[in-house]
Amino acid sequence: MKINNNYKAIETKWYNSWLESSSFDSDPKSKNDPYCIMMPPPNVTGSLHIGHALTFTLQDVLSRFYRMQGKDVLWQPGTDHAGIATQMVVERMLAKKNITRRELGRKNFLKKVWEWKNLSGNKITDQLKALGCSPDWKRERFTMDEGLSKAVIQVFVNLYNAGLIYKDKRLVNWDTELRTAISDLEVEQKEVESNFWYIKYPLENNNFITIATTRPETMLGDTAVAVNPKDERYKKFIGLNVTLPFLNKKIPIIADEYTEPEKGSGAVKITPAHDFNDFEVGKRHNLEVVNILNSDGTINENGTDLFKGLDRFEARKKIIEILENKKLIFKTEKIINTLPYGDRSGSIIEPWLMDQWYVNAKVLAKSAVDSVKSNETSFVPRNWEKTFFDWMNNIQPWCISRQLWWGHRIPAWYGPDKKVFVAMDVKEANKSAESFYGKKVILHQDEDVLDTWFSSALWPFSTLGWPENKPELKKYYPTNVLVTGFDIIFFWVARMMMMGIYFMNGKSPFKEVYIHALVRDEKGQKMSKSKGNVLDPVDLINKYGADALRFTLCSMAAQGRDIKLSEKRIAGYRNFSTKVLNACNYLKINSCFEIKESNLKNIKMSMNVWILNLSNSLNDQILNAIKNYKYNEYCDLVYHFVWRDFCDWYIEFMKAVFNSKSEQNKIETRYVSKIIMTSILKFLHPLMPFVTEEFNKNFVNSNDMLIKSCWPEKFSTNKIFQKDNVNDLNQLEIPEITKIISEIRAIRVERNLSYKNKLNLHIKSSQNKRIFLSDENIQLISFIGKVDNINLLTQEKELDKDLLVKPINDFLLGFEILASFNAGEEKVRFRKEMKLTEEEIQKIENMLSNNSFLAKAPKQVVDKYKKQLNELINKKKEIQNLLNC
RNA sequence: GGGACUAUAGCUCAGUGGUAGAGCACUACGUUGACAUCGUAGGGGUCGCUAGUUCGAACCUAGCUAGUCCCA
Repeated sequence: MKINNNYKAIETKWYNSWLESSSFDSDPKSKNDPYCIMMPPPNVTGSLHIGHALTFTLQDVLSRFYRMQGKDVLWQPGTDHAGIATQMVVERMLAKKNITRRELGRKNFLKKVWEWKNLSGNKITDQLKALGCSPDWKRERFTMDEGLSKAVIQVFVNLYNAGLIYKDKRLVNWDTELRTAISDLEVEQKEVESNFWYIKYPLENNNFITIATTRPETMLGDTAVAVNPKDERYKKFIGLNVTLPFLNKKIPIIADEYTEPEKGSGAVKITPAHDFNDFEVGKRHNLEVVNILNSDGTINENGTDLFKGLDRFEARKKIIEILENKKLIFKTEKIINTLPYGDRSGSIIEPWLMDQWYVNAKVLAKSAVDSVKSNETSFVPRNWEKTFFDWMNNIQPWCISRQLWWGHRIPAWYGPDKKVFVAMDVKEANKSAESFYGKKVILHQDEDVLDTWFSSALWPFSTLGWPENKPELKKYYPTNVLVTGFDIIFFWVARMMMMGIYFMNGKSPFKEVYIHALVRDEKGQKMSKSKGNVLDPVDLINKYGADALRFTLCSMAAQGRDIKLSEKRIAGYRNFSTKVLNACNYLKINSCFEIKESNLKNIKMSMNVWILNLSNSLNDQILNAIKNYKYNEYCDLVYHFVWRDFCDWYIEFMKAVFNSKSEQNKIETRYVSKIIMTSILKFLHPLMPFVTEEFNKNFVNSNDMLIKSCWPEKFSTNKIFQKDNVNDLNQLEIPEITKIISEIRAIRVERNLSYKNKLNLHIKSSQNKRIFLSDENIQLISFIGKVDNINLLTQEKELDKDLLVKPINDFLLGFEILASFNAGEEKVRFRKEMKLTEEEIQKIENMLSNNSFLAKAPKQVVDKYKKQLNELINKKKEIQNLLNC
């Protein structure tokens, strides 16, 4: 069976089987405990990037794991309508045909958007399928769906009636390119090189006061100049007027603490309509507010005929030119300045004064903070709580109106006198209006739509049917965990919590919020198209298979650290699935999968007990890792068990058994290997769903799919691996066997002895105990080490002098090798070994001679060192003997 | 300016009080019937620096240095 060039076929086949068997479906009627994850809905215009691949893999691992644990899993999928992004996509399409949306009109434009959505809006969900994600597609939702839209309107109306949504005239972040307001969170602050112009404003007495600014064009809207009241330089100017160049308008010099004397000239122009700080200053001093911009960023009629109609940056150029000619520029400095950019358009954001709708976030934030403080919702890792609290405690009113067409239109209607009627629909609005005015009037609906995040914030309950009271709402809310990157704690997590708590009777939407890492490139830089360091998950899936990508992402998802992804790691984990394939293949060749039944209570061989116990402890450790979202630990555990314990040792042991004569041992080993292998496939299934499903079908010959199978039970055997505590016996078990075999291999490499040369081996206890080895374990050593004879020496008998000796901690190995060896060289080796041993003895003796250590350290630690010291002293004695020979 | 995180082998990272670990890379050897996408055996680290707490510190505390990110 070849899988490497065949991933696509295997993946498509199994994905379809899972879908056909309804394996992803949740069942609100089932009696099983619910386990619910709300998928953060990706942007409908989006395509899968590596960060998505990580976050959705992590969610899928949880979904598949808890499904196997017998939970009724709902992983709720869907996409959001991405107001600005989607509108931009469709507008760009129209632009190719030279059509603008305004020409088309609102109704026809929206028709085009829906057409686009139905045709191209499932790209990212298709990619999630390629990744192997198993959400309940039958419940897939879109934020513009009828049900979800109804929830949005209901929430708006309720919050409006409660006074938590209101209309206000404030400065907004205005995107002049998209011609809409955006929220604080959609503004990116970027450092750029700018000019700092020192401009002289003429005073009445032929004097000047110099102000410094990076945005000279805003002087057209200046209504004051401010200085710090403590600034001695300017005290005498306070109360005087300056004349604004161009406008010939007199504006006052005021004193305000906001002005920093050290910054610039110490005097600052105040433009209340175009700067957030200036707006506050203006309010304090009752200044006039003059708007100088049109919605597209050109200067309006307040900018005089000289500048009217010019773009703000051209106006800036022209202003500087004229001022320079008039010798009103005192000087120009180059500085690094932070400018606001729209995260969608990339254009510089202008603060602009206008009416918008706001949510009183401060009130809603309080209960969200409380739910985290009381541990109703906890962040994993915990340190994100602080970020969350900081933001929530300083939260600003949330501007929710957008000057777009694509989105949920605000359910507010205006009467002839601009009186607002907020209602569920136009009928209801008309009714209120009629009773208000005492007659029928014509109402106009608000032209704006709501922020996309407003509808996303309702996702945890709107997708479950709210405002209708559906059984799934009762069953799955509050959900178990939200998995996401830290970058949307504010955008989304906080807002879902505020809305969820308000509308769901005070219950926070999730019990845990797992914040995972960001994916960066192998050098630790953010992936971006301009840097050309983007790893496209779809390419990676095609090249290495979805399972390898998934396993890699999980293995690197340690908490509190970014993921630096390199393609080499993915290749490495692809090799891992090949390793599993080959192990299966070995079992198949030896008819292990044909064994039908056996009684585990009768397992006798120590190698089988050993591997069963390891598997049990692995099971415990995996459970613990997943419970704590330690995905990397989960991966390491399975990887180590499969490769190191099972393939490197157990399968090698199997070869010895199949080479032996005991039929009973062969049957037992076949059986145990089969159940271990099936457990391995199950342990691996959440991480590597496709190949494990394929192996399960092809090798285990199971008709049941892993996705629907139960997580492995722990095996109970009547023989728990431990050394017999018989005092005069030093019974060597599997851990010692592996040590002995490794030594034999080392000797062969060191002495250049090929496996064609057989060895004879003598083993002697260095304590006064008899070495005991069961026949089956002797067989393991002799088969794997290619040893002819193993001679167990009683304590009285010394090793022959012509043996090559290796001291292990509490026993000696003596190799009878045919090739001769140089006794002098051996002594050098023993001296080296002696030195190391003595150093270790010294260390431990130092500790044990420290009275405070003996008094204060826990008993088992002290005992451990005492035992070790004993062993080392024995070892030292033996080496001394060898040196004396 | 406020906050968070990080510093451990050449590289990428695990490791929350008891003698430093993994994968990759490197070196030597090797196709013995699961596997060369492999095996066996090796080399390689003053755990960023300084002080403190402790019988004992990579781990806890403080400071310092260097870097990353978020917010203003």
